Amino acid sequence: MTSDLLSQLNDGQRAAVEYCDGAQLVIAGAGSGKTRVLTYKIAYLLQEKGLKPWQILALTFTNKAAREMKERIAVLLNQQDEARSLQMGTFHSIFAHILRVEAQHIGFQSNFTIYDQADSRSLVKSIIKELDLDDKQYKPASVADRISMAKNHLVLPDAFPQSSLFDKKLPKVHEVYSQYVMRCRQANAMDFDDLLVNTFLLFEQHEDVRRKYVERFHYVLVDEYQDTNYAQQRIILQLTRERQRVCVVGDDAQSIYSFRGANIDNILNFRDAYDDARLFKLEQNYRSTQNIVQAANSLIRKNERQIPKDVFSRNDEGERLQLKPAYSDKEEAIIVCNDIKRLRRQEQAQWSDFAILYRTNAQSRSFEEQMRKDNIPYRIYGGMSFYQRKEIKDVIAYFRLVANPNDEEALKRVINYPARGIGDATVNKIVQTATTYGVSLWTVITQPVLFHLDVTRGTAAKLENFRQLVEGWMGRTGTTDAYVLGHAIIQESGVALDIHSSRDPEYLSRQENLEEFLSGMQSFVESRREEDEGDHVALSDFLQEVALLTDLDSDGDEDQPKVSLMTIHAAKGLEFPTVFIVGLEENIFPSLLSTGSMRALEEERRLLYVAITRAERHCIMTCAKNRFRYGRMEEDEPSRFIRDINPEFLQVDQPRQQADDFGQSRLPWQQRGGSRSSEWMQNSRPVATQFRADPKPRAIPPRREEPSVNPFSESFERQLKMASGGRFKPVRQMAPASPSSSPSSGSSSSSPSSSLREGMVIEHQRFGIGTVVKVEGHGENEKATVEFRNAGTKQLLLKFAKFSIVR
DNA sequence: CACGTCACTGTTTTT
DNA sequence: CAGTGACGTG
Repeated sequence: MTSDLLSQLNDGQRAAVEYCDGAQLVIAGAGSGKTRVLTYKIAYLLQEKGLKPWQILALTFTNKAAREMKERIAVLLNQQDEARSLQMGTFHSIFAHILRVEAQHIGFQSNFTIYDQADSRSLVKSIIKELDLDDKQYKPASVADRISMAKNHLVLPDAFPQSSLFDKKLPKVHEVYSQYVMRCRQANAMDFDDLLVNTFLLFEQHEDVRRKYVERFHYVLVDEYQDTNYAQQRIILQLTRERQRVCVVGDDAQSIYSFRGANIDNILNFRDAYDDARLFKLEQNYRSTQNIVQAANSLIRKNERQIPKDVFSRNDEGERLQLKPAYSDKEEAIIVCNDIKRLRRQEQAQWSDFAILYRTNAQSRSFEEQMRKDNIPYRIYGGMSFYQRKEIKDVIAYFRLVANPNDEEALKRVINYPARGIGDATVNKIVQTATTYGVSLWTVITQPVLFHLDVTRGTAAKLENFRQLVEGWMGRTGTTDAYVLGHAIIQESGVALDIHSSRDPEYLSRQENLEEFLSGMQSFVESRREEDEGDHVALSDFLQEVALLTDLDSDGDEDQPKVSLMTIHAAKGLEFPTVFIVGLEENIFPSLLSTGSMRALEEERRLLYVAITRAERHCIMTCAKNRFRYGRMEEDEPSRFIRDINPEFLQVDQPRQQADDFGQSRLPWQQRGGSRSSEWMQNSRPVATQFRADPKPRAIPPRREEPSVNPFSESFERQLKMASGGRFKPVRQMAPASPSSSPSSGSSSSSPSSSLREGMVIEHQRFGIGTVVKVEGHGENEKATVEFRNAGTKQLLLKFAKFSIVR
């Protein structure tokens, strides 16, 4: 069996798999079988070296990579269970798990919340406001990024002023950072970076805990090592410095995550960290044609900092890379779609054999539109992921609050959604009080008198109502499973009512998303229950799964082939027979922000290298001369990187002549026609002429959404299916929650003081005719919910509203 | 307090 | 062209 395993590898790969006696750095060129080495090595460790699956820790960059590797190992070993008990996952998910177990050692509770980037930014933003700093100078996003960077380098607040990240012009960042850390702690929350920092601190400050994990993990493997940051590198060292049984695999030429703190030095200096580290190189590319490999090599050679290597291919020579200049972003999409259709016919390919890769998510739009027109099935990865949508985030925030009431960001998100009369002023007072006393917002809400919370009696009552609402759910977590409780929360919070209050398309899609979310939740509960036999699946179990899921983790669609659209970052590790790299223009690729420094520019170049090396047979690049951006048409120059590719491997197409649209007036960039590539390709100044994007708007019949190509409808269930180990049952369709089905408990019992009652029809000055569906509150605060015929559902404060009763 | 309107502004990549 | 924040109105 084992000899069988090894015989499927080439010499370099086999050497890398067989060496198990010390630290090992495998430099794996693009397409050289990196994943193959990792999977075979793990199989080898299990079979030949007698390691138990739980003794092997394998860290990957994405959940998807981990999942695929597990599947491949299961196939290799013909053993499902062994593969399943491997400790394999992303740094973040593995460490989050360890931190839940060991939370008490570092002063957290094991039910801590994981703040996503939006939560972090929002917290930073409110701290900046509270410190009365100018948010033009202290931009929340960039301050948050700086704090993140500090954490990635294990620079704690105390050391921050002495670090190179400290900017004298922005001295207060230090204070924001300190505040931020304190607030997270009070909220019993960790952001993504804290999962690393706190793991490091846990091991650093608790030798016994570190020992425990060193004992457990006999062998540590790390994928995509070029994209690890300092914190990750140090944790790996903490776990491996005694045994030195560590294998890291990566390619410095594919390091593209420096904005996230990834440090190419980790890979360049690996041999300094371990005494006797051995270097292995994999240089034969099995993925791509010779032309693609050589074009990519010629590009990356322009970078200075790199480990020398000679990647080669013995596949067909293949065709040259192609560059197809387009007149506009619209035409760019047309060119790509036509090529997809053409190649699919010519090579009898599947839709899923094509990928469109771009630098920024925003670029997906023009392709989306064109593919709808052309009826090409597609799927967009990344971008706005399912649970970043407002309606999903709101619901998750309720769940988070129930699982961990100290969660500040969750509390702030839902305390007044749906509106319950607790406005910004009140929330600010709570925050201020909480900060003064160094407690969580929730603590203040539970004991407002103790903390001298200065609010009116009316507001105090509203807060008390809210507290009871949340505590009611908290009391049920132990006995009610996640799905039932989740459903109850959505009803009783009033979210269901709000979401079903209108019929306009936006609300309709929210309803659909929420239903999908719920049914995904139900399948999660069912599949979990199967595994853990009868034990009830708590809300927190569900949350822990959801917190670290990404849209990118959902697998490609097996039932229906589709063209993939994604950023180059998201495409890392993937391969496609045909790859389109679009938007090869200055200020897009390379991005405007990276043209300043050499380092940043080299990273952009590596990014293009990654993009090109995703292609197996065809690599087609496009650039547009005019691009619709910031609401207007702008002119773009072709990317400088085009000149970095050896012309021997590159074919530049003539810009396409659009006869019927432009037949008379020649385009400025085609003035000289001829055989050369166009004028602007030779970097001379284009003639400034006004053009419209689409001078003759083609008559296109208005199109309804194609349900068959809705890129989002499947995402969530798929993710949960993946998360629950791929075993999950089809669920019965949830009946949509009806607004009338659940009176929200308690609050509606008060008798209104005016003459307005449910069921009455009124005519409002602005909104017109409508039916009163609910009346609540007294006197000043009395308000009515009215369903207007033409204006949707509105809340009216009766003190102000101008209306008359019709009947 | 909630909601609508209007002006402004800023642009990368993601666990 | 979004998505956000300031402001006025009911």
